[in-house]
Parts: sequence; C-alpha cells; structure tokens
Amino acid sequence: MSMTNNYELYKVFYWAAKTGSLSQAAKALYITQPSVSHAIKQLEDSFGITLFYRTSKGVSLTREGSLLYSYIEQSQIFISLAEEKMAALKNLDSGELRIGGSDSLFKHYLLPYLEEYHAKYPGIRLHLNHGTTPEVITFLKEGRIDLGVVRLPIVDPQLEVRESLQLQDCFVAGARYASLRDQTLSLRELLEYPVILFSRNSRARMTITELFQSYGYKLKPEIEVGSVDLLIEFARRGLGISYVTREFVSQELEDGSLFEIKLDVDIPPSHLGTMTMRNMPLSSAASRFVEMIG
Amino acid sequence: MSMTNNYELYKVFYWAAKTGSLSQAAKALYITQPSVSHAIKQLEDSFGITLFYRTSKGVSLTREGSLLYSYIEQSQIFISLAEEKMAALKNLDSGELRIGGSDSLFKHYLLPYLEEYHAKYPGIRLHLNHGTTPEVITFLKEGRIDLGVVRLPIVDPQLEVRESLQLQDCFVAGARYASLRDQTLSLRELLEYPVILFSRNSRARMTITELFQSYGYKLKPEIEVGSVDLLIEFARRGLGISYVTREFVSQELEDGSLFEIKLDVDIPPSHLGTMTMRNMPLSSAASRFVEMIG
DNA sequence: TATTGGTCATAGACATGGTCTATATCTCCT
DNA sequence: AGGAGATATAGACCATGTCTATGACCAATA
Repeated sequence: MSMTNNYELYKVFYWAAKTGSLSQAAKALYITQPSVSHAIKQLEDSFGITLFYRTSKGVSLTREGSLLYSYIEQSQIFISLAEEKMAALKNLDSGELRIGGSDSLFKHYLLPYLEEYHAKYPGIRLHLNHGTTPEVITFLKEGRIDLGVVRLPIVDPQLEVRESLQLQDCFVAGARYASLRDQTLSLRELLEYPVILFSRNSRARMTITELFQSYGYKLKPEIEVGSVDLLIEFARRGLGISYVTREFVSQELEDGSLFEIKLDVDIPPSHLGTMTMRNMPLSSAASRFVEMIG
Repeated sequence: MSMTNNYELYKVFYWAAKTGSLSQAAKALYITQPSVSHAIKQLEDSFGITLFYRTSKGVSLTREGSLLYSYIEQSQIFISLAEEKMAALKNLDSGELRIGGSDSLFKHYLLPYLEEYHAKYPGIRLHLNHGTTPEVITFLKEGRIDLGVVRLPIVDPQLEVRESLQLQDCFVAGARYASLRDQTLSLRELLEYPVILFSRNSRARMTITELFQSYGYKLKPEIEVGSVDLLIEFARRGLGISYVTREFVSQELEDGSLFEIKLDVDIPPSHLGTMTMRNMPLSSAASRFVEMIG
C-alpha cells in the first residue's frame, strides 16, 4: 500500500473523463460542479500530475490522464459487473441452491416445491445431493449444501432446525393380503406376516423398531430394500407388508393397489424439517426456498 | 448509475477478503477494526447480501462474497497498476518527451542536454520532431509535441516563450580567404565576396537580410544550402563566406579551419528559446527538461 | 473450570473532510 | 459589449467515517 487514495476520487475522475466535462460528471454523480472540481484537484495533487486540460468548453485528458483513464476504465467496468451480479443475486435472477436430503424426500415431498421454485426463478441453478441424514449433516457442516431436508428430531447445537411437515408412517399391503383390509391388527399379530423395511439405518426404521421394542417385541424384517419405491413395489406384488410413509403412497391407496393395515396402537407421527447451519447466514436463494416450503 | 456505493467500501472489502480478517484489513488500511466492521456491514446492507461468515478466528467469504471478490479483485488490480504507473510518471521512470525544433538546434544546441536527460531518466522515451519555426508552432498547437526550441522572437498570444540562450551569428571563411583574417570589412565590401546562406526562410537569414537592407544594400547569396553542416563545409572548402552561428562553429574557429570575418557594424544577437502552450500544463517529463535547459 | 487472548459487533462521541452556496474568472459566440 | 457556457476558489456546514470503550463469543490453555 504505497499510495492510499480515496477510491471515490477515481469514480469522479472516471465520469469527468468519460463525459469530458466536470459539470456533466457532477450531474451523473448527483453532486455539484465545485465538488467535482475539488475531487479532480485532489487526485492531481496526490499524483503531482495534471490529468486534464481545462478549456472553456469542458475538460480533456492530458496524455498522463489518458493513461490513468485506460486503467481506471477497466477497474470501473469490473465494479459495474460486480454490482450487476450482486443485484442479480438479490433479485434471484442468478445464483444457486444446494439442497441435501434423501431420494424419497426429493421425489415425494420436495418435487412440487422444486418445480415451483424453478419456474419462478429459472436463473437459480439447483443442486440436489442425496444421502442419509448423517451424511446430509456432514454436507451441511462442510458447506457443500445450503440446507438439508430430513426427518426429525435432529439434535445438534450447530444446526438450526425448522419443522415443516408432519408425516404419518404406516404398514401397507397389496391384494395378496386383502383379507387384512377390514381387520385391526395388534403388533404381535402383525409379526406373523412378512414385513418389508427400508434397509438403511433410516430414522423411520429406527422409530418403528423402537415402538415394537417398547411393547416387548422384536421387529425382524423378512425383506430389506434400498429405496422407498421398492418398498411400495414389493408390497403391491404381495411380497409382504411394507412400512411406508402414508403421504408417499397416497396414489396407491387411492387407486386401491395398496391398503393400510389398521393397528390397535398409534404409530407416533414423524416430522419433516429443514436444517441449516446455526449462525451461518443463508443465501437469498436458500432463504427464499425455506420460506416457500415453511 | 443504478447502484451508487462508495467505492471506498470495495477497498475495505478487498482487504478483508484478501486477509481473511477484519483486524488484519484494518491494519493494512491504517484504520481501526470497528471501522472495517462498519464498512463491511454497509456493503452487505447495500446489497442485502451477506458477504462473510464471521468466525472466532476471522472471516471467510460466502459464495456470494466470493463472487463479488472475483470482480473486485480485478478492479483493484487495475487501480494498483494505475497508481504504480502514475508514480512512475511522476518519478520520471516512464513517460515521454516530445520536442520540436530544427535539425541544427538539435545537433548543436540540444544534443548535450538530451544526452544528460536520457542518462538521468532512461525510462523517458524521447521524440524529436524537426521542422521550421512555423511548423514547430503548428506541432505545438496540435499537441504533437510538448515543447519547441526555436530562435526568437516569437509573438503568439497562445504560446509561452522562455528565452534560454543568446547566440551571435557571424560570417566565417576558410583558408582560401585567409587574407581577410586581419581586416575589418564594411557590409559593402563583404558583398564583393560570394556569400553562402541557409536556403530556407530561417529566422537567421531574415535577420541578416534585414540588416543589409537597413543600410541600403541587398544581400544576394551566391550559394544557398539546406543545412547548417553544409554552410560550414562549404566555407571550409573555400566556396564562399558563410553566415553561421558563432557558437555552432566554435570547433572550427578553434582549430583554425574557419575564421570569423570582422565587420564594422554589429550584427544583432539572436536568441534561442523554448516555447510551450500557454495555459497548458506541462508533463513532468517536459517541465523537468525545460528546467534543465533553462 | 477458569483464564487468557484472539476474533467480530455495537454504541456513542468526535472531527475530518466532502459537499454546498456564492462568487470569480475565463473563453467563446452573438 | 454582453450573455452563456465552462472551471476555479473561498468559506461555512454537516454528514459520515473514524475513533474509543466495551461487549459477546470462541478456542486454546493452565
């Protein structure tokens, strides 16, 4: 930092040079002509170099002034671009939104919001990163995503969690078990049927396993599958009774390809929520999305 | 001018981003940390966008901040280059000096100064434009040269003229006319010998022609030549008596290859001077040169 | 667990300096 | 000569950038 000029002076210089008139520059900058005159004088004094020839019809650059202008012009161009870009980010005309979550949540929960968001803000690039809840938390902490959408509860002091939706998990079966349609089963009775569960250590599976345990039973799945779609498909084909989120099979429940098994105990509802880093500001794009699904 | 931020804020932003620390930025800018904090806040508020994550060990750019930085960095680079360039111009480490004048003046008068100047300021590029006095004046008015070196007087309200040296013109001859060495001639007697004059409408020729006229004589040259060097050479070879500037033939006068013809009237001295545009500031390079030869 | 030393944020006082108004000066053009 | 433009200058004012003092927070250390 050898020279330590007020950069504001360069803005004044730029407009004076560009318009060829201190008066015009003053108008462009919404200040008065003496202010411009003073600013240019400061700049000239600081360099010890005369930058403009003053004539009765305006000013024109000296050779030294022209040289300065060639640099300052470039500088101004970048600043203008920067300001345009920032405005675009603010208006959500550009930018990106990075969301972490499970495939099933993307497909069955977030999809409509993502469609709406994309339609509204086509300039925002969407990045979807799927993973388990712990993975999503890691993504968040590493700054690889702006927000995560997961099942609650999440307890982590670094995270800020907002509950957005309550879901009800349930057991469903297809035509093969049609006889169960009008019955109400106990947990013990249910265990006599082949149960299909999500394979990974998902929160839903942990919840239902704990429920059985609290009644003294052990829930052992006959089949484990890796995706919610397979849970649904297997149940429809009669391979067993799947534990799914009711809201995610509303289609199948409606068209009758699946039906819900009524139980004599209540399965506690599960909660969906968005999580972000606590004390970490959200981008405009992300906070708008959180707002939308909130 | 959509956005109208104080550009000074970008300087603060640049250093904060570059150092990753508001405190460090404060040191670099010779201001206090709260000032930096305040400046960054202003910038963020103006955009409505958070630019930095604040942690206990400094600050780091958000993605939006990084985007801004990529532009501002370029901008700062150009400003730095500009300031370096201006400093170089001021220090006379770079720049150019454009001088107009006659060939003979360059050779016989300016050469040593040009050598000294160039040795002292090797970064300054020299441009020498030769021409007659009227041509040099035109060059000046067209801005093609910084200063002209010519014989005075010059009367032009647009020009600022500084007299720098007084010269004495005289008639010289070589060995062929050795008999004249100890005589003192009148103008009339001189006319009986072949006179060699500079061909162009030079000020020197006008002066001597007028002198003869004022005594009722008409000076008709036997030979006209186009350069001062030829004036000297022709006189040495005995082709006639040349009208030259005494200071420009000091070498020949000393070694005896030429001698001055004494006259019974005084030839008025002629004056050399530099001329520049009045009310037009000189470049550092030019004013230093004027100073040097002054 | 308390301490220390670093970070940034905040509040309020102060003074620098940028901006204003008023006026002068100059040039060009009518 | 006068008018309409330009820039320069002077001096007053007040906005705002900067300061000091302090708080809150975090991390590493004793």
